Amino acid sequence: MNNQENFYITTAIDYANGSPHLGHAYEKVLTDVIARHRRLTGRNVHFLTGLDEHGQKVQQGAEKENIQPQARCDLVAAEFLTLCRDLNISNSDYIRTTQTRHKEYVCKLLQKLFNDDLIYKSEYTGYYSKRAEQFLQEKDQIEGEWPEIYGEVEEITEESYFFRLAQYQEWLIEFLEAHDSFIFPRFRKNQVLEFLKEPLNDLCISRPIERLSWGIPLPFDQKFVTYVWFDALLNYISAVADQDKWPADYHVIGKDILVPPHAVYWPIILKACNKELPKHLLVHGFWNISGKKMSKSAGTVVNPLDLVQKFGTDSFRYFVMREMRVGQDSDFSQDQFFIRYTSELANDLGNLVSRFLNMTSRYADQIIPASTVKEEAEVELIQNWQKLENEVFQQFEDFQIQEGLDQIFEFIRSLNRYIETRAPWKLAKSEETADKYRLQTCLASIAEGLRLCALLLNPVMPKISSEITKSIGAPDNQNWIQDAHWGSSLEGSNVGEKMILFPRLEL
RNA sequence: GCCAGGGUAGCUCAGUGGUAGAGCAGAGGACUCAUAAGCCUUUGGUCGGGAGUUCAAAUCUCCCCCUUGGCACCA
Repeated sequence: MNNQENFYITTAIDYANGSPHLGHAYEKVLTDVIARHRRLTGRNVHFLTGLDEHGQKVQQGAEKENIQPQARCDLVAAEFLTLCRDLNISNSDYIRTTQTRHKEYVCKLLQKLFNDDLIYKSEYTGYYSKRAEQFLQEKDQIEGEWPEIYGEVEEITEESYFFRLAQYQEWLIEFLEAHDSFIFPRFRKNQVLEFLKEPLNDLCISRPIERLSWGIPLPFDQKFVTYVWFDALLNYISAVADQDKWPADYHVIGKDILVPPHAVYWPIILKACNKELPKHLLVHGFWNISGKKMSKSAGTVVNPLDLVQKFGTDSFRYFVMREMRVGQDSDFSQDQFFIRYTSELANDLGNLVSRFLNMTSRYADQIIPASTVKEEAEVELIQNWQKLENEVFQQFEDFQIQEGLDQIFEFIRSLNRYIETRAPWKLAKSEETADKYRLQTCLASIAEGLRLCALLLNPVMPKISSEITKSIGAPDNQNWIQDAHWGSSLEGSNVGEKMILFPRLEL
């Protein structure tokens, strides 16, 4: 396929202060599913994820453990890379903000903005807590008092560098109003516009080096390092600085970092640099754990890798995609995971594959026969497929992955019903020639149905998809546009040995 | 307080004007190729509350209640 359409998608980069949890895992899987889907539809995908390694918390964490910040980041990076591997994430690149390519790009850009007078030096006055080593906000006060944890709080003034954010406010409002699809889901646009009703201040982008050394020094003033905004956000473009990839098609982010960073700071930074804006922000919701907000203090942080280990990568990927509507919050519970695993994966899909392999072995010498009959049962089955074919493609394009999976499993159930209607075990006992053809057609139809299911499930369950594909003797490099149509390409294929895709497990 | 999301069967949710739906869970049944799986039948809801518009409202309008999240230099 010549002239492939490029598709550049990113996750947010994770902060190197803490271990991966369900939220990280979900975002990676969601982005991966989209990336894999776009590849299956023939697009040239570039998929970026990475790690945000600078900042005060990383510095403090390293001091506490008495190691170098970089060493600590290396440990965290290893953890996140393990997560990616265990979740079968197909990222094309992994950026770390301590990499030279990133730091150089950040410096180049800061210098340019400084030269253009879009960054200037001024003074910042605020309430500073020595104990917390940070400026506090009015809202940190409780009944007009600073809480005890902050210790002594004093008002201080210090020099800082500022980015001229405010002058772009009107431009941004107009942009957002004119580009309804910039933020998905659309309702989140209101939240941004609401934020922009208040006048923006210019953005403080530096910290004095004596207070924060673990960062990228300002190229025009080495006594300061730049702060998160001009560091972390730029990863999206620094990673592809030497490639023809920008702008990104989608930044996949959590709802917590939409306003202000991704919907306000980032577009304005790009505008100020004369760069194109990303085409869309895809904003996902949060997971609650058994009805409770996820938090370390409540002990509700689920380590997704525990479930991955026990139930398999694809089961986990399936669950998070099936359970959460993209953009909404959802609840995660072991019970619900177990129910979906058993009922949908093991009983509906796994058992279907199992009974198909068994019957093909028993009634057709492990070779997929020809489909020669087209009676009511077959007509109905193919109609079910065609309904699916028309809808699922668009659902995946529109991030309605939950609905798409729902439809695919409805089709899987219809395959199970088709088997009951045909009852191959009865046909096999019949002496009639017509029944012999019905039996052959039945096996061929199930195989074809499985091929199509495997293809559609590939973005969500790549390993399982590949196993099914292999066991029915279909090629492993199918394309969603060209090959997702009912046909007879499997006739004569050799079928694999019996297998259990999703073993029955105890919770 | 302001803004936004949500409030529909025990659970998770679909359903934007025309006789209330799906999956799971529960109950019953026939079958046996299969991971005691699958298939068929079935119980179950005054659609958060109230008022209004309409021949007709879960669906439109208004008011109220509950819930979740956001509200600027926090990463």
